[in-house]
Amino acid sequence: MTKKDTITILEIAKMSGVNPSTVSRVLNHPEMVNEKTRERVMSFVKECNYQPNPFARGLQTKRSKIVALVVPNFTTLSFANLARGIQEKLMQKDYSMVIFSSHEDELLEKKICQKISELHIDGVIFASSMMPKYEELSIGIAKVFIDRDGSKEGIDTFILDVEGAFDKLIKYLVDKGHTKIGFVVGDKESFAGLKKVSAFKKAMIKYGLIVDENMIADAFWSSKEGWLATKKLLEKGNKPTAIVAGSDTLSVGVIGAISSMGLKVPKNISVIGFNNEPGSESLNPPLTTMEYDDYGMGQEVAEAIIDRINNPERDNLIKTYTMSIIERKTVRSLN
Amino acid sequence: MTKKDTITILEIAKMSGVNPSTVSRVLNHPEMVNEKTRERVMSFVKECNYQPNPFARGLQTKRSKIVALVVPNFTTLSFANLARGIQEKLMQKDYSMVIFSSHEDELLEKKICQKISELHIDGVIFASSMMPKYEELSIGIAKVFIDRDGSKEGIDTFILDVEGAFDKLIKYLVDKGHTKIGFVVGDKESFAGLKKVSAFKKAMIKYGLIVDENMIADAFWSSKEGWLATKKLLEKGNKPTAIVAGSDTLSVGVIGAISSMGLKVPKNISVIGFNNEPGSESLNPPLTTMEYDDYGMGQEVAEAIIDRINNPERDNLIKTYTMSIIERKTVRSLN
DNA sequence: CAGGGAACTGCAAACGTTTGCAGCAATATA
DNA sequence: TATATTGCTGCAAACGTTTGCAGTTCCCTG
Repeated sequence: MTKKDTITILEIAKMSGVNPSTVSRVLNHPEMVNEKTRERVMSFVKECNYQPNPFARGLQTKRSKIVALVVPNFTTLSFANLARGIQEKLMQKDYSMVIFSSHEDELLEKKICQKISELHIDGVIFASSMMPKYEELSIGIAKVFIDRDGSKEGIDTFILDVEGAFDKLIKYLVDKGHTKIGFVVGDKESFAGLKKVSAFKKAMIKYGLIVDENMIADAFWSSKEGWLATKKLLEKGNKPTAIVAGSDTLSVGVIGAISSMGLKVPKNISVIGFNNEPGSESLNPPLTTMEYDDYGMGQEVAEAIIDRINNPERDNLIKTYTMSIIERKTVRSLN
Repeated sequence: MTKKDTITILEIAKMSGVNPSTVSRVLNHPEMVNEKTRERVMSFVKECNYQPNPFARGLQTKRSKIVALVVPNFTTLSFANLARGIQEKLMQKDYSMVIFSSHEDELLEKKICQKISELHIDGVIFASSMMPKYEELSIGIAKVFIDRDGSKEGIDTFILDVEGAFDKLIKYLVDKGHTKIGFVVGDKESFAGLKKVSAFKKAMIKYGLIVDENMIADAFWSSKEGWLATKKLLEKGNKPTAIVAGSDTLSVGVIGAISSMGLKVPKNISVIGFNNEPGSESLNPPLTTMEYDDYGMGQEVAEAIIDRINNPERDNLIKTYTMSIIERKTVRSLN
């Protein structure tokens, strides 16, 4: 039993004494076939551990049961969590996931799209992609955007409410008496960077604070860059009472830089992070930061793409995820 | 032109005035076909942007040009880097990668293996997998092991030389005059954890130091755990002059714990990390640690699996990667 | 000049499914 | 009782490739 030799639908049909088409129907449209036949066929299917050949099946159905995920990189923690959420949900729904990293490089993204269409993949999830158009993609393919608005094109869109997050965050600082607030952001030119800067400014203005460009430092996304940028920011003679970091990873550098200048967090300068990466709770002092559930988002995104694959004409949905503050020890009240 | 409609080998054949089989040969065995015909056919292939249908192709060749990567999780940085290296090399060689996270869960791993064989995937890369057997896998499938020895079974094996790393590391500390060395390791029960503990002990003994079980603290893999474990370790009354952490992430917690007890790194206690994660250079003080090139390893692993797919009978290869010390500021000389 | 390769190409079967159509029995309807 | 309907199943075409075999042309050799 359980022969690992390639056992086909034909053999199952012979064993069960029915036509291959009936076996196929048992597997794909069980309601079409008589209960007794169905059970008999299924018993052989199970006994032989029969697995339909995906090539033959795909050739007919033009479906691969594979979904592609395109992220800017694998190493940013929130993308890794996202990927995990997506992969697990897909697996659960009997889909598989191929993953591509675009490095925010348009040329590479094009190549990826081409590959995706070559592979006859059923759906694509683009996370924080910058590309304007996807002509390389096969026309009908299901798409979902994360952190980029595709609603005008009828594409499902999942957005992290960065504006709302900065609103909460600035309000929180203002309530604690802070007015001179610096911002250390990752790569200003990147999609994510631009969004954060604009959200930061908007919130500052809303709460009546003045936006000083000198207090916004560009740092790409590593801790080291965060350190350097913070140092520069402080050396310019700015005297912020609080610094917002574009990510928790950056915060590590921010705190390091502050300490290295003989100042203390939060005694002299308060710091607030973004994204609540694991480990942030164990920094010294533990980092106050903003969080959302990227894993859960991944799960919902996966559901959306499968739904879209099976129902291409449905209305596109748009969902935003809100972030909330995790209060720890890096923000001091000035009141 | 560039019609996105499904254009088949048949149409290309018609345009070029040859038989479909010739077109197929142009694509797969160009040396078999006359140069002039080849060029003519190719010109149409390009003009129409013809892409062979992977289902039809797979049905014939029984090859999917897809490789699976199974890792314990996506979020550990070294796995993310590994995945990146693998994915990029595969893409370059016209393969794609599906990825699965096993959570070091045997049941899940079984399901993954089953999925892999269902999908008719050409090869699998197992990273730090604990599973003893893979009966669920189709028999002939190409395999590569990372951090687990498969040489007896004729499987390509890529191993990180943890023993060598701990040897270097302990020697380095001993040379600086340290004799009382603590170790904060991630989950002792895990494959990676066990390996590190044994390597640590072996090196300690080699350099004539006594191994005190009280100085080996279990911590899973987060910074927070590292913090707690270190605190416990120090509260037991141990007085290590140096602490080795099982990963840089753990180091963050280790340093935090030391600082929170009013001690200073490296003045009172030296700390050395493992894996050189980005950001480690920006800690305060910058972390001395061990590194290796996980991205490069990924590239080589990908090459190995492709090679193995195309040449199943070749001798299995076994390669070890050595780690080296990155000296920064967390280790003090006692001499 | 006959015979034997070599170089190239066409023919057709095969890969393992899915699905529209048709057939057939059993049941419901007129 | 004749006819329509329903429920189930078989038949065979189709999906788009690859490849063994055989055929054709052309050149080389004896």
